[in-house]
Amino acid sequence: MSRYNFKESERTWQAAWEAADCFRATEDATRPKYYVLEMFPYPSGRIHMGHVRNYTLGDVVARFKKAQGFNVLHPMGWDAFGLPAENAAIENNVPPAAWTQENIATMRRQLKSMGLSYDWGRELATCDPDYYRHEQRMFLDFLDNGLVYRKESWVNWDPVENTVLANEQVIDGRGWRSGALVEKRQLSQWFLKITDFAQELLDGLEELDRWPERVRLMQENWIGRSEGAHVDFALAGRDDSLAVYTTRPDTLFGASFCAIAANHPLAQELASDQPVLGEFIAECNRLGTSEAAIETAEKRGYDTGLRAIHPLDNSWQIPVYVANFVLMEYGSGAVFGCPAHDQRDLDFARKYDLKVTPVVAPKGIPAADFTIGDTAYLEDGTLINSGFLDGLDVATAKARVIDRLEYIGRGTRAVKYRLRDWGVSRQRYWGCPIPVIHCEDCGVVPVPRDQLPVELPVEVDFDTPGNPLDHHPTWKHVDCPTCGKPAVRETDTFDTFFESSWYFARFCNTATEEPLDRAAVDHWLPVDQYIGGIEHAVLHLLYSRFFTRALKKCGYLSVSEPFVGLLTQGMVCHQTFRDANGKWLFPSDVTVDGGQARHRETGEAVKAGRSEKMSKSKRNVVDPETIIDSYGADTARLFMLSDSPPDRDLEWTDAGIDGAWRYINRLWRLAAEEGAPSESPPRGVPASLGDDAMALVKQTHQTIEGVTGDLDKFHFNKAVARIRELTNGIDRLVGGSESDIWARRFALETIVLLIAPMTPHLAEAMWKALGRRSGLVVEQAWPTADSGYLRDDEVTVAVQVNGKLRGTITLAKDAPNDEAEQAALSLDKVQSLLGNGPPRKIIIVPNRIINVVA
RNA sequence: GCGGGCGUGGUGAAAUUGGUAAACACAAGGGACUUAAAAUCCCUCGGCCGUAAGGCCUUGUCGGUUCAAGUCCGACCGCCCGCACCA
Repeated sequence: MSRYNFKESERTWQAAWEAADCFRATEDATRPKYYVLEMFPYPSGRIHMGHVRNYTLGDVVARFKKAQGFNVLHPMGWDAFGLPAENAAIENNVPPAAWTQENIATMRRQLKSMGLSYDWGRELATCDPDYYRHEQRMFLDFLDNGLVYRKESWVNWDPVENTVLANEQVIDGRGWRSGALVEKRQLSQWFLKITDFAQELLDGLEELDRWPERVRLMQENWIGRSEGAHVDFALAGRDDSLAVYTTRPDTLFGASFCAIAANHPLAQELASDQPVLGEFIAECNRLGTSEAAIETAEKRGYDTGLRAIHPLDNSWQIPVYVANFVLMEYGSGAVFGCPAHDQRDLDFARKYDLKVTPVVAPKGIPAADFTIGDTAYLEDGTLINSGFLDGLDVATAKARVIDRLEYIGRGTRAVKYRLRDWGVSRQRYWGCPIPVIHCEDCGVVPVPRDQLPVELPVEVDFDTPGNPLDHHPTWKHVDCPTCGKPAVRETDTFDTFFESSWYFARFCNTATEEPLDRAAVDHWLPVDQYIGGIEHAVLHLLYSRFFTRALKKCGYLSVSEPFVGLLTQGMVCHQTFRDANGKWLFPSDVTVDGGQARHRETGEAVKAGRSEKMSKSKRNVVDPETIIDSYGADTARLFMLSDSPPDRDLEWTDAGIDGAWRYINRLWRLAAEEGAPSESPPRGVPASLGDDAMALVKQTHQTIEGVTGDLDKFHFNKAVARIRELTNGIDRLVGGSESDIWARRFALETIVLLIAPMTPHLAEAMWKALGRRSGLVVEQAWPTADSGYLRDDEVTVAVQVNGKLRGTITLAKDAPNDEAEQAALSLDKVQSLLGNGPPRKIIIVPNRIINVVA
């Protein structure tokens, strides 16, 4: 028996699907729609194992849903703008566009070799002017709808990428891609008003019940809603007042100072005639915002000499400090300090010798006995030293004090969010140009819609540092569309997350001249199942949720949530090795014998590290193409699905791939040996089935039931295990009777249908070998279990004595309790353990367990 | 510091959500076929005691609830992730 010829098979069936145009999606009102989407790749060069896993998962879902009768939309495209193209341009002297196109060609070929069920007719690349011209128009619509503004502000500057980063792109004070320490710079930038939707984005999370809990939590934390109050502190000797934000207005009577941020307008003003303060402010700005900088930085303040008047007691004044720990970006950039009930305020008060007055005491402890040491008291309790609030609990005191502040006009209830507006300007070439023109007379002028797209220039110079668009000789020089005088184009481009925030909507109709085809998006959206990496939990997934709402506001579509189902897959990991100097080694350079890893050539002992995410720097990547070339796409796909649940990390092992390959061959042999049925069409269910045959038929129906449930819940590893069990079942049934032969064929044909979403080429090859020429497997309906075979007539019931398993008995299904009890008690083991006494109690869980309590 | 998750054989994991722990695999060991190898097939495979029948123990640790706990509750240990000077 020859081995499964995956090369020929995969080529053949891929061609067959293409010829039959199996995966083209068209709107069809007669079938329920199902939109399955995997996060589209950045065309970095070649696909990696993470892609293989991601797209295998999506393909199984798409093929399964199609078999179940859904009208499936399953598109693929390229997230094609981004910095690596510019780096390649600098290093290899290739234009970013050419580099990107070449990568797309390579990766498209690689994806096609996986046999993925995409509607390639909808392929798009975001760097195509035909794509980005639409987002330029969307931007102008956002402008008209008040969703965009331009602001001079402190931004995160990545000194390696020479560009601005959004807050979401700063991880631990470093650029998300470059890893460089981020600096603060003041620049004029375009912002999208994501904060307008803060509450909606928060509320919307509650309905996303098919999203992983932790992703919703991360977004919730990122949006960071807090409830509190704005409180006005009048300033002694001045007409203006200081607005502070607090979540603890109940502690107002414990206030001993106010503190403002270094960049607070008041601080700036005072610094003009207080040089020492100016120096202090400059020092604060020099301080990084990295985790390390914050950890080590001491809480410092500068007494401005100003005095704030307590809003609830005109005779009470407290000092106003400029403090390095107050952030201008949050709240109003000013706080009041209540040292007794905030650890940071307490540290500050001790340092500058300020008063510490407790105003909340633990319940049941007399006010006089309660003092604050080095630890602030943060819990609930009873208000003390607080006039009209005394005796109340914290929640009531909060409500009461805000009522009073509102009544006397010194404060208001306020809700704050941690979420900041999304800065979308990037000082890069390889992105979508922001369609505005700067005119000395007219200011910022939107590019007229009939002049879109603003296309990127092709000839660019990457030898000069900085933004190539900015120092391009001609590109930016245009006449003002309003007054006609010479003006300059905006040379910033959009953050590349702009493109990925609406591509899922464009897929609904990639041919339309409009940005979106309203009928098509209304038909297909929302995406029923989205699949991708957890690393986008707040970045891409939050931006897309916002963008969808913004598009809705501009009349482009009707849904608010783009993705109703989300599956976040784990990483593909692989063993790492390092030599004595800590240098990473390729696994292929290492041999392991007897638990000791050695260098293949030098024989030097090397250190086997833990399994880590595949990455070039750790030298533990496995190239998917070599795997597909030597084992086939189906083996790679099966391995990706077999052992680990999709949301967990997957450990790559050569042995695991071998195991998948062996199983594929085993299935192939079963089908090839079975061959076409001796009669055509094959006979129906034999009039009577032998016991063994009946057992296999039942197992087959149970497998259909189980696998269907597993795939519905994305338990692919369990589905594979079940199918393997059924394969073992076929091998065990060795009889030659007519009913045995029939049962084996039935089980095998069922396996073909069940495994088809996972190993589609193999399934087609088996289908053909089994003589099923009536069309492709991909066109077959998903099998359904006959409930008549799901019921077992007999069940094995565990018998316990005092909770310990002592034996099992076989009973008729749903046997009456007294019968079950009789059978259990008659076991010798049970009798001997009971001695002569009667059992104290017998617990019977029908069809499952009997526990005799002695 | 705050929030969340996880901990089961040598390994990846499963366990109908409180009801026979370790399904299905991988690795390992033994055997069959073969001149040999590969491929394939069969057997063993959580630990301890025992020739055996069998017995005892076992889901990070300790305690609790229950007829019954991997699953629920409490404390602790360890690992992972997210956020973090957020007022």
